[in-house]
Amino acid sequence: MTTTSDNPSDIFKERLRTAREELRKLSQAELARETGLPPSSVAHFEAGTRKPSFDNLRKLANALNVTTDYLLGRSEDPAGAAEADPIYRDVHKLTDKNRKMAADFMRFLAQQDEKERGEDE
Amino acid sequence: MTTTSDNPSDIFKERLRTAREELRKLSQAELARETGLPPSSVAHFEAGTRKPSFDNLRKLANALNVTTDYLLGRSEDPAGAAEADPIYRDVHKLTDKNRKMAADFMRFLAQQDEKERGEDE
DNA sequence: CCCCACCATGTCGAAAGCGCCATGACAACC
DNA sequence: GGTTGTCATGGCGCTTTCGACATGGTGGGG
Repeated sequence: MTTTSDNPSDIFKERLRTAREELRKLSQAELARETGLPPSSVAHFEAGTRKPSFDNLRKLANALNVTTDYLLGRSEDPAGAAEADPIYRDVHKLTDKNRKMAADFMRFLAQQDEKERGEDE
Repeated sequence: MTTTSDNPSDIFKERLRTAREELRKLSQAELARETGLPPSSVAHFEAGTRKPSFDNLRKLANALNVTTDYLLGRSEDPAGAAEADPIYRDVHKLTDKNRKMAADFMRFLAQQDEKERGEDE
């Protein structure tokens, strides 16, 4: 019985594989490179022989650009809003520092736009 | 430096305490009871001396009724359908032109990161 | 045939989380 | 004074994940 999954660990390994293959179309080695994890760790996660630690869960979610809630099976939605838009394509590759820099840059641009709209129009 | 927090573990302990006190108004012991964890574990999490495992992170998020992304600092929204990241917050305000510029900027940063490849995340 | 990319599996020592339990600080209130 | 609630801290033995590395299997291309 039980089709595919019923406990969180099983859900996780399926979600991880789905996200890697179907969403991001990566090999395990590629995902490993983007997360900075050894490839064997990715394999262990998908095999269900290990569950990721706090830090590694974050790395996986960042690299795959999905919510941790999706990976944990707490949400059906892979990603909040993101994804289809090309602007999100490289986000997952950024370090935290550069991620903040990009966020600041976009906030700056957003303010510029707002200002122009105000003066001009 | 930097005000309060910049690494994920620091964010987590602050989010956890905030969620427990302000959102759910629970004592550590009450939260412990609802999660089935020993009270000392909750104390350790908020002190930052331990980081929760896969399973315990889920229990905390369930008991507090928040997203794991919020606890991990990947989303500002406690209950949010999750805009995954602060980095996404201003995107929708951008004009098409600036949106492209932001995308280019992020691609540039991503290439830089890839080249350096010493840090993670 | 031999490689090579991809993945599965396991072993190793080190590190970290686990639950449990004890102790102590500190404030509030009887 | 004493008691009670709340939280911090740290030791204990156990379990799990960690990264690193080795091995083996499978499938496709030269």
